[in-house]
Amino acid sequence: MDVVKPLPRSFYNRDTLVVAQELLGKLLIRRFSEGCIVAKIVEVEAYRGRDDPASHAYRGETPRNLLMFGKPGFAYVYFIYGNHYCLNVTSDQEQVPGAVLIRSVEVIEGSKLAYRNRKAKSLVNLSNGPGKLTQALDISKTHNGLDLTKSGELFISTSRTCEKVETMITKRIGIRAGIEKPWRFYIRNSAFVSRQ
DNA sequence: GAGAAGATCTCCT
DNA sequence: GGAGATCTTCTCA
Repeated sequence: MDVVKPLPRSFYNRDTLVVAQELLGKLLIRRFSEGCIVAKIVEVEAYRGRDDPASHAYRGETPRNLLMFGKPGFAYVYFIYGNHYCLNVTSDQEQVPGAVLIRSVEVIEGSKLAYRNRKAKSLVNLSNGPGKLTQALDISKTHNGLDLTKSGELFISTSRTCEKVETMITKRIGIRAGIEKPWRFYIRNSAFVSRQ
């Protein structure tokens, strides 16, 4: 696992829609003292700024969404519905709000650790949803603002398999505004996608 | 300071 | 398929 390097800042410093699509198939690495969990990103959604009424950044800068306006390549974690955390990655250049919501992942290594964090009936059920994957990977508010270009306890790396992913593009899920924008991307035929 | 809404999940019917 | 859980954040007075 030592050969795995985080994606550079330049990867995130692009249009949010491009970053979102290219994150598919990449590996999310979560390190613990006992070992690490490696999970493939299979489903994401893009959120932008002024042109996106579903985005937290739509109404302008607030203490909560400050990270979306800052440098790309940082974790933006927020609490929702009184129960769940959602993991986002900030994107686009500084002062241009943008973030990619990671909706579901496929745990490839370290499933024992993931099951310890989250009791689930199957591997699919372990991480096929925004709230589920943050539970399985033990991601919470403490990771808000974490630099994902540093090789720390949480970062994203390129896939070692270099497999080609077939991307499906659909409308986003679970939102009321901006539903017409086709900014949800997932890997075709993946059983780990929250909704086909 | 109060009220309302929310990028979800699980349980129950 | 529907509703409850539960709490942070924002808006408005």
